[in-house]
Amino acid sequence: MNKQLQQKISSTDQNGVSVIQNQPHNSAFNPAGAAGLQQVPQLVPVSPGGGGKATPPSKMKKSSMDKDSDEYRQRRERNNLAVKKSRMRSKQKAQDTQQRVNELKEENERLEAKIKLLSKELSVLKDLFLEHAHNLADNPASGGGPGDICNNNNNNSSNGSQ
Amino acid sequence: MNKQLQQKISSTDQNGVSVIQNQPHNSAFNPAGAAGLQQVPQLVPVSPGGGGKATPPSKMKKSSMDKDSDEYRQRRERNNLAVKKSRMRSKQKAQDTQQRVNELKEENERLEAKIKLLSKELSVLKDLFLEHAHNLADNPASGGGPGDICNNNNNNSSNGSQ
DNA sequence: GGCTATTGCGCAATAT
DNA sequence: TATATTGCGCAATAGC
Repeated sequence: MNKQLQQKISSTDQNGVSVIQNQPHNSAFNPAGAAGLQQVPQLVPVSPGGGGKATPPSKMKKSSMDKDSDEYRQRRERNNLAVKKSRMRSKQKAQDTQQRVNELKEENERLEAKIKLLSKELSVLKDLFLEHAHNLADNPASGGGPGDICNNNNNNSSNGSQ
Repeated sequence: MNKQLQQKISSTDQNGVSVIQNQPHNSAFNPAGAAGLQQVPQLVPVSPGGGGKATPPSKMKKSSMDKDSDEYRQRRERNNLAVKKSRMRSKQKAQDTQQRVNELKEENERLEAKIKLLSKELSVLKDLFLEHAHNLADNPASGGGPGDICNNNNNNSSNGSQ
C-alpha cells in the first residue's frame, strides 16, 4: 500500500522512560531461565557488563536483543512510532464510523419523509380515482358531482422534486 | 483480511514485570539530559530496604508507592482488570457502531427502493390525469380517446403495501 | 529475512 | 478512596 506520511513533524520524543520486563506475556522462553531475576536496566551507559554482576544469560540470538544496543533502541523507537500511527488510524476509523452512522440516520429521516409525502400524494390521487369510479357507477351520464375528476382540476400535482 | 483469532485465552497474571519510569509522559523537564540515569527499581525482592543501598529519595507519600508492597500490587492488579474491562467495552462499542452502519445502509436501500416504486406509481397516475386533461381540451364532448381515464379502467392501482 | 502494522498487556496519570 | 479512561512503551506476531 502507500505510506508516504512518514511523519517528520517529530514532535514529542522527549520521554525518559525505561522499562524492564521479565515475562512480557506469553513467551515460552525465559531469557534468564528459572531465576526470575533480571539484570538491572543499566540505564546508565556506564559500560556493558562492567559491573561485577553475574553476566546475564548471554543467550542473545543477536546484538539486537541488547537493551543497550543502538540497534535495539532504534528498532524500539520505530516500533513506537508505528504503534502511535496505528492507534491514531484506529481512532480515526472509529470516529469516521460514528459519523457515518449519523449521516445515515439523517439520510434515513429524509427518505422516510419523502416516502410519507409520496404516499400521501398517491393516496389523494387514488381517492380521486375511486370517487370517479363511484360516480360513474352511480351516474353513468357523467353529470359531475363532488370528486368527479372529469370536472375537477387536480391541484395536488406537486412534483416529487422536493 | 480477516483476523478473528484471539490468541490463547490464558495469559493470566503471571508476569514478573518491573517497570521504572522516569517521567511517564508529559513532563516537560528532561530527566537528566544526556545522562538519563535514574535509581534502579530494586527489582530483586531480597528485602525491602535490606540492602546497604542508599535509601531512594525517600519521598514516598505512602507505602502505596512501594513496588514491593502488597497494597501496590493489589492496586496494580485491580487497575489492570479495569483496563481490560474498559478496552473490551471500547472494542465492543466500535463493533456495534460498525454493525449499526450496516443496518442503516440496508434500511436506506429499502427506503430508496420504496421511493422508486412510489414515484413510478405516482408518475403513472399523473400521466393519466394529464392525458385526460388533454382529451378534455381537445374534445370537450368527452368522446373518449386513448388514455381517457373517464373511459379507462386503471389497472395500475396497485396498493402501496409492498 | 527484515520491515512496518497490529494487538494484548502492564504501568502511571488522569478523569469520573 | 475506588473504578474508568487514556497515552505510552514493550514484545509478540501478523502481513508484506
